[in-house]
Formats: sequence, C-alpha cells, structure tokens
Amino acid sequence: MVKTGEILSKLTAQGYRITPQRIMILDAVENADDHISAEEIFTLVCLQYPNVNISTVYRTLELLKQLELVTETDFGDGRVRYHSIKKGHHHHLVCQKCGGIIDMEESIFTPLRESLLKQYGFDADIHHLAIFGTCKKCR
Amino acid sequence: MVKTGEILSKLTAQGYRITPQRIMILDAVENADDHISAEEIFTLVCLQYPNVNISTVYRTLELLKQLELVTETDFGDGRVRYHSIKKGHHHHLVCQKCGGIIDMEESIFTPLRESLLKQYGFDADIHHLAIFGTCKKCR
DNA sequence: TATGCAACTGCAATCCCTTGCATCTATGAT
DNA sequence: ATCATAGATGCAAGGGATTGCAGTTGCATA
Repeated sequence: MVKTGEILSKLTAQGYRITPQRIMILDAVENADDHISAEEIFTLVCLQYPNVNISTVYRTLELLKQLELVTETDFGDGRVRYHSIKKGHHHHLVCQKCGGIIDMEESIFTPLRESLLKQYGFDADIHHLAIFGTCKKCR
Repeated sequence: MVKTGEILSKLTAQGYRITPQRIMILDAVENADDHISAEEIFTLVCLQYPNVNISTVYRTLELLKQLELVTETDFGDGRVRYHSIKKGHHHHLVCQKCGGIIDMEESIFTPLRESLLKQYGFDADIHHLAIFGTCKKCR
C-alpha cells in the first residue's frame, strides 16, 4: 500500500515539485470511488481552489502516469479516465451492446505478454486496457 | 478480395446511400499505401471535390467502421488512422522509445480471445489493436 | 420522367485535450 | 531569512473529432 506521503516524496526524489495543485489533484484521484475523468477531478479541485486550470490537471495526470502512480483507461465514451495504482492493476471488458463493464484480472494477459516477448522480442506495457466486445448476456 | 463495387452494394443493401463523397472517401482508403488519417483522406478528396467537409469524412469513416469495411487504429500520436479490411487484419506493436511499429499476426490474440470467452463469456472484438511497449532493439 | 422523403451534407458550434508563452513559486544554496 | 532559478501554473489559442440543424440529394415509387 503506497501512502500519499510516499507518493509526494517520489516526486521530489525525481526533481519535481510539490505544489498545492498537485496535492489536490492527487487527493482527488486517490479518494475517487471509481475511475475518474479529468473534468471530474477539475470540478472537485475547484471546490477547494477555484483558480486551478484544467491544463494543470491534464499536465499533472500526465506526470503521475509517467511516474506510474496512476493509470489511464479509455472506455470509448469520448473521455479518458484515471485510476490510482494503489487500487491495483486490472483491465476491463466493455460491452458494446449494453455498455456494461466487467473487471478482469491482470494475469489474463500473461500468456500474451510472454508470446510477444518470445516471438517479437517486444516488452509489452499493458497497463490498464479496455477491450471491447459483447458480454455473456448480450450474445 | 472485396471489390469496391461489392462494398457499394453492401451500403445500399443496408439502406445507406451511395454519394459522390462516400465513393471518393472509400477510394482514398482503398488506395492508400498505409494506414491513413482522416485529415489525409480529406486532403485527397479535396483535390477532386473541394467542397467536402471534414465532418463528412469522419461520418463516412464511422459508417465504414460499423459495416466492418475499414478498421481504426490509434497509434498514440494524437490522430487515429484507418485501414481497409481488404488489406487484411493485423495488429501493431508500437515502441515507446524509438517509435518503431512492428506488424503482427492476428492469430496471436487467439488464446486471449479464447480465455476471455471461457472465463468471462465475453466475445472480444479485437480488430486492429496497437500495443505499446519496448521493442527488441530498445530494451 | 417526375415526385416525396428519408438519408446525407455543409456549416458552425462545441467537446476533449494539448501547447506556447509570460508569469509565478517551490526549493536548494547562500 | 533571503535569493536565484528551474520547474510549475494560468491563460489563451489551437488541434482532432463530434454534433445539431437547416438545407440538399439519392433513390424508391408511381
């Protein structure tokens, strides 16, 4: 379990600064019940500090993504959503008929990653993937 | 091998109309050497018929995608690219270090699709996927 | 061949996200 | 505690893609 304090020291360790905006954005992602969009984070942070700019939110999320503190998932609804790695790695099956989302274990990609490594020498970086298709009910 | 004529009759069979714009857009995708972007298609069509609108290009591509005549791939460079299914299904490994793209066989996803079906009853619709990671040279 | 209408297009506005730039500030050094 | 500066922010403009709407057009029918 990574604590917010540890995350902040990870920032300074790499030469990045800790700013009020970053703390608030990080808090919003950490405390979100589910995958949260940039717009939603922006709205939450605005309640505390109305001067934040949406571009700061995007830039901070980009940074947290690079540092592997949050993951980004595109559920295909026109806006990307973010998730704290504290809550674990997982992937999603998105049904194109009913819109339902099934969470799946990360381990399901292990055979694929192995065969990509063996056949192509490629080290796949599959973080938080949404796969589209048709769920059991809708087939 | 699907011919353009067949494609057009597939449109009419489903109640869609054949318009000059659609023919030109389809031609652009069919004759493209590689994966082509909406903007590139737009530019090509404009040479013949300067009045086309970029939104018609996007709407036509959306339609062709639904009819499974073209596939859409996001190579992560900020614009989506399109490809005729006539040229076969395949997937891509995109190296995040050198930017290189390796094409891979569709069959590499067969085991994954089978386990998704078995474990989750989910029929995955993996058309034209780009997987990010690190290639052999850059590791 | 002429007609009616649903499908389609062009236009403009809008959405999500990114970027360049001038200003500000967190932080290490003094 | 103060200073210098590289890193961060806010603002505004811009890029790719989508959407609502009014006007146009392909095409089935007569």
